[in-house]
Amino acid sequence: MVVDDPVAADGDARRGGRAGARGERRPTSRRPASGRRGALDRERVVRTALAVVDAEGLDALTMRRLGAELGCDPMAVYRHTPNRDAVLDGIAELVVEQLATPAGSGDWQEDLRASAHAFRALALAHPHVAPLVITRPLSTPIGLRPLGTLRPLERTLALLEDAGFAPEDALHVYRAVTSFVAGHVLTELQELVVDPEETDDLLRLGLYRLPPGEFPRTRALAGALARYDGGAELDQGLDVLLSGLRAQLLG
Amino acid sequence: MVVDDPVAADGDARRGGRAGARGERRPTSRRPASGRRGALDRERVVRTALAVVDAEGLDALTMRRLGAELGCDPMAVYRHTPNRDAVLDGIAELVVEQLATPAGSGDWQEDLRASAHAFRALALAHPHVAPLVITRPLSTPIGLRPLGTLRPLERTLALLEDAGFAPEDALHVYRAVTSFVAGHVLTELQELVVDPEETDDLLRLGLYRLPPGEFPRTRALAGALARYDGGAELDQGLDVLLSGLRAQLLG
DNA sequence: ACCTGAACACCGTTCAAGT
DNA sequence: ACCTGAACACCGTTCAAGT
Repeated sequence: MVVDDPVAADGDARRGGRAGARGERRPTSRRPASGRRGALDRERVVRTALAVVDAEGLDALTMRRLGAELGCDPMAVYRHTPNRDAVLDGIAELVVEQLATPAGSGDWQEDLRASAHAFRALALAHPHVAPLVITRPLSTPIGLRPLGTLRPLERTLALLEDAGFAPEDALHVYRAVTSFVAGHVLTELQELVVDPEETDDLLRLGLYRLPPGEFPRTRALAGALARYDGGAELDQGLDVLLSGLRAQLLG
Repeated sequence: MVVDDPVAADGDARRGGRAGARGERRPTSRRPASGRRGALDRERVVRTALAVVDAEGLDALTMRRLGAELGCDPMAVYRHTPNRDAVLDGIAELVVEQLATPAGSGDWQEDLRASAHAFRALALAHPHVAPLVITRPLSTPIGLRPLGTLRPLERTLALLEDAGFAPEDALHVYRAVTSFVAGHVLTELQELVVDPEETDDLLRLGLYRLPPGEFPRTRALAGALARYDGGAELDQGLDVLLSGLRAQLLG
């Protein structure tokens, strides 16, 4: 029987490095002098790992690389973290805890909007970590998660309850907004200028290939598709969401 | 140069992988040697890969395992796919294309709701693939993506424009709803019954650990947190979204 | 007892050799 | 020309040996 447990499943190997992404990058900051190295603790391990991921992506983070970056034997890392997955969890946690806490402005809608934008900003600042934060099975029971990751929930509940939402409604609202923002951010991170050479939207987006009879509306929106603006998109979604929430508050 | 290939619509639907489209050939019928094993083509490779991922998760999918599963040399797979990443893309594509097309019921709100639930059902049916679908940089220019993955967009645009939304608004609405559903699904997939032994919600969720002074509202919602119902949660979010959209339509 | 690094059991992918 | 599988350059993690 196959047990589906991300941790216990096995010490499942990491895939090998892409051929192209090999020795082209130097360590982020090489401190050859051993005196400069701080003590090796979990904090420093995770922080260094985050730097590597930010700079070069998840695949670049190997235990060996991490050891090199820390200036220690790769195996020494294992004294502060059980395995690579735990390092990834630590990274996600480190980033989430940076979530600014735009305290109560008195206007719950403004506060929700601010939180959403704060999350987006954080994701854009750590594009390689965002999928980790959103996607990783933080299957830790909610109460056992790092307190820093739970504060946004508590604060948002306060916000909404103070605004008149019943506690359970506040929870659902929190989840709806959070889901939307998470989905938005993931979508935005995938948005990419692909061929900046080309000026024609239809061509640049490859839309010319779509059978006009079958995709008239998609093709007609070439301009709008090319002008994607993540911040504006987020705001428009929030407009809809907030408008719906106002209605719910009255009804 | 990309060729407009009418056949690509369903059977092949090759993605934008530049190198991916190369080795494609007609499946010659010569190779009945291994008995019941079919000919080795991209379709079978991807389909087999999906089965492995569904059953055991992403990490279980190695090129060697894939070869074993297909009953061929692991390297033979490389004749139908450029690398492992392309296999993952193929899996995501295969799943997305299964998205049911709940055609126009005449009620755009009902249609949106049906699409959302169809997506959720698909994600629950392929929990290991959902993050792939949502998270993978399908940085392929939109027009070069498999047609099957673009149909939901076109269809939804039609739906919304027919309901009275301006084309650009329809696009934003599509994105808002899609983002929300994606975020919801990712959240739901992480939800887990952790310790079914324990009956007390506070204990089961570990909430007892939270300082009561700092997390009063979170603790108070233990019951609601324990009774998470993904389908209902999705519907409540959609309620808010649709309510907001109705308002936007009128304003 | 702690620390180290060699060794193990895997990877993805290349490429020379075989047909 | 196609196909094969040995070989390469990596992995995460274990564990015996050293201190």
